[in-house]
Amino acid sequence: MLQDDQETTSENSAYNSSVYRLRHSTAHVLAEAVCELFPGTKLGIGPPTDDGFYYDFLVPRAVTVEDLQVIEERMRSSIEAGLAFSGREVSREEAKDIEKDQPFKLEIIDELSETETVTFYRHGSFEDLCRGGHTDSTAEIVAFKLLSVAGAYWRGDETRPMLQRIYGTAFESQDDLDAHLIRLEEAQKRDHRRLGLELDLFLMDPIAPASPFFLPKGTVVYQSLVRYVQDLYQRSGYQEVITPQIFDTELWKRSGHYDNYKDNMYFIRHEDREYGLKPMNCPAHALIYSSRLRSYRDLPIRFADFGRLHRYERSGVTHGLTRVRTFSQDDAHIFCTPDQVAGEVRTLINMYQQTYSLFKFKEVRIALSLRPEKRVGSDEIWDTAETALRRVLEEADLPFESVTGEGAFYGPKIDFFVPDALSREWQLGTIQLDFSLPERFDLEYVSDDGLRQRPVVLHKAMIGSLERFMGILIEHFAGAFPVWLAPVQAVIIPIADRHAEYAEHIRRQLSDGGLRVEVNDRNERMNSKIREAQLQKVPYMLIVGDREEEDKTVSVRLRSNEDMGSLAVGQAVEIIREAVSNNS
RNA sequence: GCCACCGUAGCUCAGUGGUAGAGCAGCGGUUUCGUAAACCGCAGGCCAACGGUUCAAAUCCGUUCGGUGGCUCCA
Repeated sequence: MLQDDQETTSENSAYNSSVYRLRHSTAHVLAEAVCELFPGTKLGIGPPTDDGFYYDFLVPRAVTVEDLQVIEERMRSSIEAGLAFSGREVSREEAKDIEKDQPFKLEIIDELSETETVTFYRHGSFEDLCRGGHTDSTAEIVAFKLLSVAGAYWRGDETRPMLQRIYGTAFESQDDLDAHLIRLEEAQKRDHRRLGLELDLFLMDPIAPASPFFLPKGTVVYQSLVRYVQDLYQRSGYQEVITPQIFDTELWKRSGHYDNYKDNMYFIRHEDREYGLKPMNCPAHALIYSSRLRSYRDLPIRFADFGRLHRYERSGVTHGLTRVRTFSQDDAHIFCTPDQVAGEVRTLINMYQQTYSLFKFKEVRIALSLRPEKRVGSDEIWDTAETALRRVLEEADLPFESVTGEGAFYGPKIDFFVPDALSREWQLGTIQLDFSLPERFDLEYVSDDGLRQRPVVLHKAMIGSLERFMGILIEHFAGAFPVWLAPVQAVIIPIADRHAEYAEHIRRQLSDGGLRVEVNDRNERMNSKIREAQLQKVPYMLIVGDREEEDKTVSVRLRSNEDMGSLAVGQAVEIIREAVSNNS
């Protein structure tokens, strides 16, 4: 049931490092400034984060971006004053008295365990309930910047009040801060939404919110990814199937989606019948499985499906290609005997690892998610399943972390995470065991002793949503796709009109060689055409002028600015084809 | 969904109560050029939509739609 596979996660910070204390201290100075500039402010929490800090406030009026400068100035005066940080321990009653006008702080005090001491930290006249971890003095804050304001629910809970969160960052030197700000700018330049527009890959239109239109060039990349996966399927015993988009609601009641996933589904009412647009493929595959009697000799049966899925995502959470309302996955369901699970999982892990390294993702993190409190199936089944998954991971000698309670209600799973160019982490692959689906659809096979047995189902998605994977790839490669994925693999640049015929001759040779090639015969100077090709990140530029025509060569320039000089046409074709077949 | 902000030409943006602007892209010419932007000209907008305030609205107010940054980092 591949739920919530579009979530991101992030790492926790090293807790008591000097930069942590610096940021924590800066957060206190921020709180001081806000309290002074906005009398009546109620304080939330203000922790440091991986690359900065924030503080949550309930303020009498909304804080705007313009306010940030004013707040920064007020903060600077505290910093220039060089105020010392000092802590003190108080009794619980005293703490409550100090914070009597601060409802969020009172809540925190009430939730502190009896064994913990209550401490306050002060700099100048500002004192805050705080566990501690500060610089000696505000003077140590030499480089900070407030970045943005945002809404944030108290304790991340939608039913609690919405606070104003001010994000900022601080570093131990101005150079470090500047470097960080430049990094943020660089990251913006490789934002897939921006590159998608610049490289003509896809577009969004308000008429279909959160639903991408893939343009011809984006479609080339998309289909290349599909073909890559299909090639793996072909070699690994998968059978691709095509299943309906719309099913009577009855199916979703049977699969459990109606009870558990209704809010994320689209429904259509037609001629007194209610239909649901599929958010997942599994029920359809279960129907195919159960359409005939299956023998243990048939297993494992692996059904793959690139079917288009629709999931309603709340308006505030959609984002470019990475969180959309319609997408397709490299989704497959493996129906097998309990004994076959380990072998299947082992094969999948190999396939995943091979693929992630092909796309040059380093540092793949693997998580084994174990039984949650609410679950189906006996403890015995869970023991067996969890042990099987763990053993496979251990035998493969892969580092992984076990997370208790994070498994799906229908079975444990292995998830694969990769960091993108902004070191945000994305879940790509997942391998999920499912005890529930076979029950709900009463799936069976005839075993070697002639008895009817229940198969186990594995949900497989290696790159997950193709839409999101493309978004990640665009940012990962900053739009400079490997040659095998590049929408245009080579562009031919005739220097003057008289070279057009020769250029066309070359184009045909590359096309015949199976390459995606264009001739730039616009009435522009060569320099301009090179610039266009560079900006479009075309891997190979083949420049042809008098000299090349004379010698039957092409002059090859790479998008890395490297000049390969003149090559015979056949030689150039071979070099490019070589790059394609190497998946480079 | 919630909070803040934003929506002006294909793109990036200026214009904050008084006749809609620029650069790039596009189109038409000229130019025929050797490794990241030739030159001249032309065209292009119901200022997201709807409603209101005003003599007058891109500009002020409201609603709707869309987008951006956030909403797990626990005193």
